[in-house]
Amino acid sequence: VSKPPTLADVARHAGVHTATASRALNPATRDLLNAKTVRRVVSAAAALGYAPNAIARALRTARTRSVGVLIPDLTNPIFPPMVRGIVEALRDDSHTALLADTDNDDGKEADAVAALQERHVDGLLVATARRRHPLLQQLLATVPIVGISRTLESPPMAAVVADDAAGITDAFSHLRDLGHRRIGHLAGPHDMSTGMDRARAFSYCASSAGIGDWCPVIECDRYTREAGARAMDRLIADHPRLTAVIAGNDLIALGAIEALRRSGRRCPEDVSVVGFNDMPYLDLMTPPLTTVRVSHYDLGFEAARMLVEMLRRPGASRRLVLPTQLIVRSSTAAAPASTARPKAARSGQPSSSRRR
Amino acid sequence: VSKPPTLADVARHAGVHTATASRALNPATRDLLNAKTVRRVVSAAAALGYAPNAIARALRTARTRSVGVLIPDLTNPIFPPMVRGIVEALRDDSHTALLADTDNDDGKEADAVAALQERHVDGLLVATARRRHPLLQQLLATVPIVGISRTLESPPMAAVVADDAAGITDAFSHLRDLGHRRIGHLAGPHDMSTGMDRARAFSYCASSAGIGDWCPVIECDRYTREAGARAMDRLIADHPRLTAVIAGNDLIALGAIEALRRSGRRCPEDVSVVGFNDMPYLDLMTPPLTTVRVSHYDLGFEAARMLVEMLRRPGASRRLVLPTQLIVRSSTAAAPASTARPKAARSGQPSSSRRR
DNA sequence: CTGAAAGCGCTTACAG
DNA sequence: CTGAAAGCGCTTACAG
Repeated sequence: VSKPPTLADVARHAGVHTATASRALNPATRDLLNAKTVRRVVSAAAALGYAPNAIARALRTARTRSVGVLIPDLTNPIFPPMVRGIVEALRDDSHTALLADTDNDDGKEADAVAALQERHVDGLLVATARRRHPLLQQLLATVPIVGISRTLESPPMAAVVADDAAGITDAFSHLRDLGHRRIGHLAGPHDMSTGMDRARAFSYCASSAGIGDWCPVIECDRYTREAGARAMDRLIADHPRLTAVIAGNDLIALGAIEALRRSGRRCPEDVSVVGFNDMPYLDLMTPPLTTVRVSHYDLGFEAARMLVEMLRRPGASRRLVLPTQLIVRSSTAAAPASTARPKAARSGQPSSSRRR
Repeated sequence: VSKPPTLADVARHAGVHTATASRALNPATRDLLNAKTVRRVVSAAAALGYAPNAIARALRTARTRSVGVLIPDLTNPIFPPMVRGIVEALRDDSHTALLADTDNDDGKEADAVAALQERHVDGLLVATARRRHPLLQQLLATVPIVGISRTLESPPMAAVVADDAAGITDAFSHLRDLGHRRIGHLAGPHDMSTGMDRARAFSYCASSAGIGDWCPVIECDRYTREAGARAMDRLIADHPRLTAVIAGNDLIALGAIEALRRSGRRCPEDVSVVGFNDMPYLDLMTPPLTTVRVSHYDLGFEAARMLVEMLRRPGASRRLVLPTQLIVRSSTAAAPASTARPKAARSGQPSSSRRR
């Protein structure tokens, strides 16, 4: 098991100086050289099976061609496709991903960032952003960062996100078309941009439709089935006449369906449920979940491309918004007849006049 | 945005030579130094916020403290927990994971390996092994490798795997206890150790029980729902009287259930189905799948620990086998009465005497 | 068009 | 107990 050949070996083999060998092997400097010299070096390199030492190159050029990837919890099924997209895009630009799973823990995230900085990653791809995120906000001045899916409230950060507002609007219209008028929103955590943006879009849809007073929003403290179930329990208790629910994401929707079932309500006969993300295997569940599809692969792919682009030529931080698509399955159905035309508002419920 | 402090900065600040600063900051050499000197250096480092440059250190020591991770398809739900386990264990030993998704493609895998080698990873964690795998078999002589879940047929490779045989045995016994006598196996690809080992265990169980002739094995060409459905279609056609099926993994089981449904058979009333792996969200599907649980987190965690251990002190390649656990849900039920006592074998079906 | 030299930031025999 | 020096494998101004 001999050591791999170095540039010096290649140079000796080709009968040139290492500097010349270096130039011959670098496409950017290749044309400074005599074509014959280049050929000699290239074939020497091939003969020896030479591969440049990325570590040495990195030390010299202060560019590691590696980027850190911060994922809150790889076990959440939206992240694997995102990571695939990232890795694929980075590969296209011969960069490498250093993966860190922060386990939704600020301490672990800080440790991970420190480790990535010691390794001198050229930039960071972060799917862990909260709207206020001291660590990220401070890092922003130090290293190129692109947010994925979630972003900071301020300062502006380069990011690739889904069109949350459009997705919610589509979901809301779908439920309206089915005759629903009492629609709840199990919002994602408000300290995340996705949770907040979707909740805002929901409220806007509800008030635009003139049914704002019948459309309560309740915040889940996490994007999990458990949090979704707990929130659904409260929502049922406070608003027993709801006929539909838009969840902040699919996990919350799944929890909501469980809570509904426990309370003796059927989905979709009694209550329709819409999710968000279209995570894998949703089609196999009962009922198959109607949801808003987001291509997490594309989110990851585009974010990685954006970061590489920023590394190449630093510029103003950009923001890319990717489209969503409503996927109608079987967790949504026409509003139950009894509530399709709401009776007089119960006491304690504000009455409201519908426009149009 | 000033450059991060170097060891030279720390040394200057502490009034010592860089060599001394280096020794003071390294736990292994710290005790060669005057305690007062160590303190001066340490506080200088803290004051400056010094963090060692991992790239420079790697170039000098020829150890990058990074390992490459080869995953065939992160989108397969067994891999995210495995990667989490890997990342977690590596973090404990201050190593970093360079993640590559090979997309089940030999070409991409070769590219990924080349990229990892240029980056001089200290070792490889591979979840992509096939029983015969030229690239891996050749690499084995070059770099420390630990296989995860899947392994080579030869030469021996360090690996952490699940106890496939025990898992299959438990599944088989469970079906026998439910009165099944005609049990099929939708085997995983035979070019993977998991596919082969499980198929072998199945055949052994069947012949030990004296029902080998009634227990057909059919090979799926991939670990996917589609392949599982296709194989199930063939199995139904060839062996219409089967009452139970053990699938090579959960994805195959899911495909099998779809195929069963399309053929007008109910699961579990007509045909019981057992999966393998206990991937996430199985409990939400209809019917909730009975399966053999493997802790992929542990597989990843232990494999990473084993690799780090091998890096520390090279030794004979080890093999760690992790236990499995049968998880009984609702896709298995008592064998239908009509077939619980098989009638005389149909023509073309070999007859067989049962022992015991 | 090519060579000689310096240096990226560390660690570690070798002296003293 | 500490310093001076060399060197890991590259790239890139600087000469010629």
